[in-house]
Amino acid sequence: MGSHVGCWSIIEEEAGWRKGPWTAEEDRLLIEYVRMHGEGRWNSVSRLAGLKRNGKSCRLRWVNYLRPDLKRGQITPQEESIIIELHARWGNRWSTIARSLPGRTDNEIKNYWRTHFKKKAKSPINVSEKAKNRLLRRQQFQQQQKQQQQLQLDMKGIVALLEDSNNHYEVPSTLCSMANFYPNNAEEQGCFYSMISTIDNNDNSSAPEALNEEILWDGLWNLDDFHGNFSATNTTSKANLHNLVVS
DNA sequence: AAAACAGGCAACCGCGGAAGG
DNA sequence: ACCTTCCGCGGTTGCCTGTTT
Repeated sequence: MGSHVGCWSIIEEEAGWRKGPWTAEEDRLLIEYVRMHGEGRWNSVSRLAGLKRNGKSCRLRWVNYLRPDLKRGQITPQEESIIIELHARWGNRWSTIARSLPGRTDNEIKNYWRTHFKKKAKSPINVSEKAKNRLLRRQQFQQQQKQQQQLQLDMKGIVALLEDSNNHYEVPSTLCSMANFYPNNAEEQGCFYSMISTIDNNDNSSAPEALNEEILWDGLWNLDDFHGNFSATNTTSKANLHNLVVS
């Protein structure tokens, strides 16, 4: 996004603090201040740097925009999968998630999540949204063909366990681990747990072949249904799930 | 061509915890 | 023990821009 000059009406508060978008001159003053004094003591910035900004505003500007170690550009697929995984583990603890992504700010990650994932979780409400979703699904269909191939590779890890009678009783616990991978998401956990329960119900003998491969496929497709385009964006995540299985 | 809509993101706000007096 | 200040975090706002109707 380009410069946002003019997007906020500049307000001079009673206390004399400036608000709204930062000017190049203000940025320069802040950078200069941090270079001389280091980070911290933000409330003294206005006095020492000649900025009419409060401490909070200065800190925010530095942390989210001016820090030299910030990574510019789009979130990469690798970063995206890390965000998904860490959010599944920690929820909205953006600063914690940001620590695992050098060069990315909590604000950036929070914005990314809200724009890319939060809306996808909502079911479509009106007709235009449904139409849009249909179009999206069509566009994603071809992509999913490729993703399915990757998924099949992941499945091989599970199926390998199924085919090994020595591992028969390890499968439910493995699925349990995968369910625990989503501690904050009851629906996703439910998919894994339903697989486990189906396995248990079919377990009328100790024969491993009672564990039908379709059971697991169904469960995984349910996961995809839940996410809509889960597989279109989450290859790495699945790879990690596979790692979980293998481990 | 223009209006309406949605996406993206910088910046603000309120709250709570830590530190210092 | 209490109060004040500072800092950091998560939530929210509001404008610009690109896309769709």
